Amino acid sequence: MPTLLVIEDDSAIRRGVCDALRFAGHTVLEAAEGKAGMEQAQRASFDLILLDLVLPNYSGFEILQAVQEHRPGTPVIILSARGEEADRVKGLKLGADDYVVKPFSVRELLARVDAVLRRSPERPKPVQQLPFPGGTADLARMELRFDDGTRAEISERESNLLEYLSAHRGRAIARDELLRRVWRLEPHHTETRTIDMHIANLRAKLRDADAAFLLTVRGKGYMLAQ
Amino acid sequence: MPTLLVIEDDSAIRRGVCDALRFAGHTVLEAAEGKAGMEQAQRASFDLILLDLVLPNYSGFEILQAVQEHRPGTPVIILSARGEEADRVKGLKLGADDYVVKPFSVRELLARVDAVLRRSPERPKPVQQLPFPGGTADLARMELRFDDGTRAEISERESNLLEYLSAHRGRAIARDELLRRVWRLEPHHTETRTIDMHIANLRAKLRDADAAFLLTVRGKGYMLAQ
DNA sequence: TGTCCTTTTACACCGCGTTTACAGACGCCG
DNA sequence: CGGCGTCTGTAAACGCGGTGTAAAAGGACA
Repeated sequence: MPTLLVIEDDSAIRRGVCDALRFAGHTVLEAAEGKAGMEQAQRASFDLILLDLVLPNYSGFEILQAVQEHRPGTPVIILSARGEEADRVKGLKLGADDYVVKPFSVRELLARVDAVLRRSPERPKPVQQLPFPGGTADLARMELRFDDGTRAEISERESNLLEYLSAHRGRAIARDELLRRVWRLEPHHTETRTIDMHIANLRAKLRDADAAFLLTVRGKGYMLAQ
Repeated sequence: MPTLLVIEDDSAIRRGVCDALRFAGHTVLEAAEGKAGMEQAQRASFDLILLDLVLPNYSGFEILQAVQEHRPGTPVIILSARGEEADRVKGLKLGADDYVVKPFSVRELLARVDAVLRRSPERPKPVQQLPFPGGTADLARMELRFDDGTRAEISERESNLLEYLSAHRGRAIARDELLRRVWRLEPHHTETRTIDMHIANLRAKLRDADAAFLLTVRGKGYMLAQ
């Protein structure tokens, strides 16, 4: 059953949209403004996000961009009162899949949601296949596949950590940055070895790939080799 | 299409700036206070950051400093209020590329943005490739690449030392000067052999290049051959 | 309750910068 | 040329802080 996220600050519209989607059998999460929407959008994975562009705190564009960066491939439909060509183009260029102009009918919305969901499985899979010396990491399935056919499971944290490192490949990522971006903590946790432990565990699971793949940059942090 | 980040806590100004930039065809992300700004600035790479200096949570200076450290080379334009001359100078010293004094016209802002974007790709990057007999030093990556394809790592101090010597090539640099400029010490440490040791280690890593490359000038200091 | 994952604790180790100690090298002078 | 003081090269030891990691503790979930 698909799970949808609705980010819309107008409570009447949000209520209407969510009711309609639930009535159609979907599981729906709601966010009433940009910050909550941003957090939701990055915290869990959704089959579809319905996104208002005009929001307090974070704009829909920012959320869209963050989603594309953080969970590339997530389908997004933009809800906006602005029907101008410029916004539509910009939204689509930023990775949105469709665009619904307010006011819209429930029938129209459901049709577009179904259309996007229908074609979304065959969309080029999110870039979550990460090759490493000796195998490939499948971040979505949270497993490592080795060239000899064997497999190893990794946890969600480990997957997220790999994902973030791979998104910034070739740059040494500081522990602080990882705490903020992967753990979503404020960097007051100045003294923790958590990251080092996750790196160590990943290295063990990566077998002998780690030497040329998951590098320590002393005094800086960790880094995926180019 | 350039992507810009606007960090400005006055919502009227921010809205105006962002609208103008979007109208001009740029992709714009916004941050309304220092913390969000800091996060955005470090999350992704931007073609340009427009930065207010007076912000809640993090000051513009802190953000500027973090950007320079974290993504050196990112162009930054400072948005400053009239009468903050000292701050503007400080900002430019910290690596900003330009500043605009509030209140500014949209026309002026766009002109400066375009100017900075136009010259930013050809920005004189700091000399971080240093050829020597038998190979090349990559100061940014802190490694030596030899003509035979092999590599050797150098430490940060060694890299900084080479950088300073290369910036003053052909001149004998006194130990005192190196202590001040590379070690950032007041030269009360009159009696230390630290520099000599670093030179010795560098010479060992440079293999046989040192004889004609990293010279001792007796009674004066060290010098890179022209 | 047990399992799995995460986090903390504790300690060993190592890289790097620095100091020490001493052996040469150099330059000056008679 | 030989003597002498100064400057330089470098091996070895030292100290500190960053890193690896085993083991224990914590926490979510069923």
